[in-house]
Amino acid sequence: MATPRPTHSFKTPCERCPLRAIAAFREFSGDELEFVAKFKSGELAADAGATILVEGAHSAHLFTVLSGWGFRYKTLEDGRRQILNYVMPGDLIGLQGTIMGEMQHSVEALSPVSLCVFERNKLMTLYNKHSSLAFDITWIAAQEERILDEHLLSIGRRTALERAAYLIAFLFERGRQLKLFTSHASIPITQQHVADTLGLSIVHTNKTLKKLANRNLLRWQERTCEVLDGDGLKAAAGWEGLGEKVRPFI
Amino acid sequence: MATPRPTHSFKTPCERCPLRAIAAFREFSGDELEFVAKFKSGELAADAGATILVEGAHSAHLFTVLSGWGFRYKTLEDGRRQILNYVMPGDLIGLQGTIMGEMQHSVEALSPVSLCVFERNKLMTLYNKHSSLAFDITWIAAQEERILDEHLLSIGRRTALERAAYLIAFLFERGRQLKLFTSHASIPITQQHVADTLGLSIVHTNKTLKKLANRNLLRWQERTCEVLDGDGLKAAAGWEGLGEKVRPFI
DNA sequence: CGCTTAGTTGAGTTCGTTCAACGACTGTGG
DNA sequence: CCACAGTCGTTGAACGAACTCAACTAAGCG
Repeated sequence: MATPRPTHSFKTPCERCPLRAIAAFREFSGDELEFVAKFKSGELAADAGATILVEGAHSAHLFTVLSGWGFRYKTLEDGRRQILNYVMPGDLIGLQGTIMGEMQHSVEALSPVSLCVFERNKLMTLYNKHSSLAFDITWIAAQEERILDEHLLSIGRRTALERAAYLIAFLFERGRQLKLFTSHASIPITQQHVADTLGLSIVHTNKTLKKLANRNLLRWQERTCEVLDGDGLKAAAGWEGLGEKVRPFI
Repeated sequence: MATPRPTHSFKTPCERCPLRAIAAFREFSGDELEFVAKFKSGELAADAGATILVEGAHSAHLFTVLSGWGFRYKTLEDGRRQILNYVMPGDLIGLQGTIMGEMQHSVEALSPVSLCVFERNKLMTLYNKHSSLAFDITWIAAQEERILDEHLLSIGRRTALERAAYLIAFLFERGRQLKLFTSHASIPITQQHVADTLGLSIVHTNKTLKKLANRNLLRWQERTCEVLDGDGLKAAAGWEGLGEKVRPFI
């Protein structure tokens, strides 16, 4: 298991943050931008498979994903793992650890990931002096809550086939909004990740994904899922989608 | 289905808020208290079974539960229902609707519920002028996220027996921290609620709860669950508990 | 070249489902 | 006052979805 390493060589200036070019994200005011640039203390790079945060840790940092894919998960004592959600560019991670003292979940990279690092002790300044950014953080937390609600609905009440279709459609929609796909839509997850997200066994997950593949909704190759028909997946899941709202990030 | 009704006759003054007497909640400063008293625009009472908020609604209000039990849920088109979490005194509801424009879930009362009503349009003032309260709202949102993470772990990876034990232990622990129980610990839910929370059928839920009853961990009578052995339930679930941290409320 | 990881498939078993029926209790209208 | 319908909890029987076990392919890597 690799560990994240600091990137001393390069720090993306917030003024030229690549995320700001994406239509899905809201604009910063000059004032906000100036503060965020000071708030950011560095950058971190993690290899695919690296653990970015561990359950139980008292992290002094808060991160925003700059690029790459990862996931949040929890485990039971005997090793059963549940993936809670996926993290993608613009997502804030470590808020729980910052606010409540201790991480209640772990975060692992699915692909090479780069992260902006923020200092926990400057967070109070953000709340004191930049209420619009404070509101943004609440917005992000409320959005995460909404996604978890949808996941809970899926795992609790959808059939295995609907669940699988929902998950892939969800990841596809998020990736699309973030302009992560070029010619074809490839999601860097294994079937084991899908199983641990849906609460299914790996064998049954495989058979379920095969059914979706047979309907020409997706294709599985080389440890990635290629989406062929996003709308078809949404229809198979009976899922409305996330909406196209402009969202904040820090 | 009854609808909530405003209580014109009586408004609990924030200075004598009954929640403030509970050890689990943090103290307000005089300044904070003064603002919250102005922020609160009224009170609402809902009967057991009443719908407090509906999915899709654009609510102009934010609520804090003063007393009573309720639950948040989502449904699929064909009526399948998933209970996402339970709401209890001190919980903030309607934040999603306030922040993102539209409620993504519904809220229903399990017992008679009384609610403090806050005006959405004063929320920005809270963020501008009272950053400690803004931080509290983020704290509450992060805490809800943590609970949802645990529910997700349960539904996804625990067995039916563990799941049921976890849910009852969770509700018991929350009620205990809020001092909702007097002589015996009674949770006002039906087995249908348990089923819709755990993602199980009502029949299998009944058989599972019977097993817990046979172990003298709980007893079911008159549409309530009486907890006999909270620690036994936690052990049966393999669950650590929530911790006894002092928490904020608005 | 063996070793590991990811994906695939079949067979048998277990867990949770649906269907069905029933008792206890509550509220309601005749 | 009783008859009736509705809700909640309970239980048995049969079915089906998802599980475990097992064996096998294909690809990547030291």
